[in-house]
Amino acid sequence: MADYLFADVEKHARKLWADQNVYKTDDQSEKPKYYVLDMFPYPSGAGLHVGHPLGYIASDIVSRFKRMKGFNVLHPMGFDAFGLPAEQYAIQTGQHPAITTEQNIKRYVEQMEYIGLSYDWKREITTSDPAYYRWTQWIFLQLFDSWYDKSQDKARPITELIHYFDKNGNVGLQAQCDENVPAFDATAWKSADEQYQSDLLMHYRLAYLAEARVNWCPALGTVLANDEIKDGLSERGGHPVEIRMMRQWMMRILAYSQRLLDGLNEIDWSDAIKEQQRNWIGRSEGALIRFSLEGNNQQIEVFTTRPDTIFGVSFMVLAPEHALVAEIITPENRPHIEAYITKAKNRSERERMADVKTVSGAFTGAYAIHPFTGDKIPVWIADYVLASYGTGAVMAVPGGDERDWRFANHFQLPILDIIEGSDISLAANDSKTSRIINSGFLNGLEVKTAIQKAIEALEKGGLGKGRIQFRLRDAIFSRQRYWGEPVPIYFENGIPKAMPDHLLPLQLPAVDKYLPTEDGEPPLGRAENWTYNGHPIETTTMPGWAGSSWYFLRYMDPHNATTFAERNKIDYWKQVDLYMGGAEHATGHLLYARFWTQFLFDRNWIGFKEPFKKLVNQGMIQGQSKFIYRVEGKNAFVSAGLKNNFKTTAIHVDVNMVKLDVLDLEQFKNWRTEYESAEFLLENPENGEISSTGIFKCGSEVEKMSKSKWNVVNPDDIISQYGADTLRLYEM
RNA sequence: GCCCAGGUGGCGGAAUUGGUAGACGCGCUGGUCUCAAACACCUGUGAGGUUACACUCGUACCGGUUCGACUCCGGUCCUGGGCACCA
Repeated sequence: MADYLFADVEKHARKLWADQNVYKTDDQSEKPKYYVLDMFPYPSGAGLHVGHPLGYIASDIVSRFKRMKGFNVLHPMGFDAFGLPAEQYAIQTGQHPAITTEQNIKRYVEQMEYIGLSYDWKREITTSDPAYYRWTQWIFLQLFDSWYDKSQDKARPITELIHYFDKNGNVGLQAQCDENVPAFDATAWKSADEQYQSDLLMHYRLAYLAEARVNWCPALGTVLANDEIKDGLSERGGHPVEIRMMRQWMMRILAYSQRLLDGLNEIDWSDAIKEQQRNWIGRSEGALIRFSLEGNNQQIEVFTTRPDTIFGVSFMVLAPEHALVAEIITPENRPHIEAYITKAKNRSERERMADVKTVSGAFTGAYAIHPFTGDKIPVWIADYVLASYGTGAVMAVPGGDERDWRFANHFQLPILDIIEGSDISLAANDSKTSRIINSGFLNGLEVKTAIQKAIEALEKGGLGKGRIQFRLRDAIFSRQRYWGEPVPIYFENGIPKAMPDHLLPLQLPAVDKYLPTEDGEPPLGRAENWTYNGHPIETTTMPGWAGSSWYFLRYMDPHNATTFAERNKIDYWKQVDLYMGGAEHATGHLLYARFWTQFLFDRNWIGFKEPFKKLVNQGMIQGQSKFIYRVEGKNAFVSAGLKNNFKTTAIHVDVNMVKLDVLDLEQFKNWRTEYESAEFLLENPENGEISSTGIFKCGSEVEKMSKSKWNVVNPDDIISQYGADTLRLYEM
């Protein structure tokens, strides 16, 4: 019997498919349509590993099946090409990230072709291609040109808001906007200068400028991702990092929080992913309550889900960053408060949330007044209160909240007993089924009714109001980076304005270095003539998620130069029927893409609200890792059968150096310089005893396949040894 | 720390309104065929135990509910994902 010469057969098939363009998809057809999409990859320098094709092969099988069943199948592929790794490489080597990216993409396409994936390559897109990001910039400008009308529950053009201001100011306006927007009438609006009008509009735009907290590294002169920070120091260079406020472009995604929640009920995604999005959006019902301050006409506003426990408030806590802190500290408390703020300032939110063991805080010296009892309530600051959630201040009810209880216990603040059946000397009681006691007009009520009663009383007394609060925050959109879409905004006398459409794409300029400028401007600050009509152009770029929030639309009409995609093509292909990709995108990409889709629907650019009808998460591939055992404190290794005789540390070794558990010692010694001089204790394979003529065995364990575990299998190797079908079948 | 998911043979994985745990496949064992192997086919394959049966144990761990628990409840551990500038 003759061998199956897979290499020849596959080569022939690839040529045939390419020459005859067999996977080319038409935008018109008598057949019903089916849109199968993979989450497009970031083209990293390492190439595809066997984890990538897991989803691609699955979706490819579905595509082929649907074609055979008589569907017109759209099954495209492209590249999410903007990103940090290419920029880092550019910083190190000076090579333009576009070049690296292009090389990596070439390799990816080749690898995908070898796997035999049936993409319509005529539709390939790359987010870093100016012909593509021209439309990412255009969408940004649509967002800049929009505000959110809560009464109609949709985004509308900013001209219509201006029209409203001309008539009424912002009186009676129901719009999603920043906190603390001043009230103004039509006259005030019309008499305001351009600068002030621009500032007012900024409070309403869906893409807007605001101050936001960022990780600033003074030594590198740049903003860092949490990912680039290890143990409070920059990964590059190990420099200290601090939190700093910076003016950033933001996205008013909060306007869509309720719709993003509701939309989940209409799509076929796993409950796990939906749950993650729900928790991320984090809707909670409760009340905003204002506490007056003693000897100060300012008020502290707090959000609480438990207004029924208001009689249990024995102190208040502000986030160290809270704007009122500076105003209310009494002179004698200033030194230790300032010391505390300095300490808290440089802890990340993650650290602050994770650290529940240590209780810390400081007394401001100020007192608030209880809205119902008139009691004096001490005001503290503590870093367990986060500035970014709610109002950045809480009313502390140690009898009903665990963290408040620990705080009160630690600082010996009073703990009031307001929930029936509690032992407040031992713990807080957060039961939601008990009755309220020692609470004036709320006495004897169950939690649910007490909450309603409390809100009624607050509203009646003008002390507060019922409120739905979301944990979701508006998204920071600016990146202090080079390798991203330039934000198409210029500043005329400091007033941000949209670049005219005919000048899009606003292309990335050449720079001498991919680093921030000396005075801490982003890399685009290095570009010569980064101006429009003599006005400076925005120097931040867009985040990675910008290009990936709408790419599924571009595949429908990838070469259109006059619009992001022709409406009749969008109406034909509609939503993605099957979306395949990793679950790690649950609260990032998948949420942002839903947000932009809802927005494009509102402005009537597309005819549907949800981008991805059905989502399947492909899971991950595991690999068998190999270990060698290093004797502790020595540059010596022992064969696996001997490790119990020594105190050893297991170290990952590249699986490619191991055959049938036996390590290739020569290869290993050449792997890293420190291993050249290492000692190796061999074992006799017959009896497992030490033997100078024996072999060196490795241990093994099944783990996630990852570069850091040295257990990665390259698909190219599998294909050249066994053929594409073997890889495909094995992965399935 | 918080949120989400998961933990079942050597491996991938079946089985849940609570009713024979390990379907199916891979691998491995033995056999048939062959000079021999590969292929193919047949057989066995959770662990202990037995000549063989019996029997005992067994779904991460501890406990509970139940006539009966992989499944339900309480607690614990571990792994993976996310925690807002990685993609």
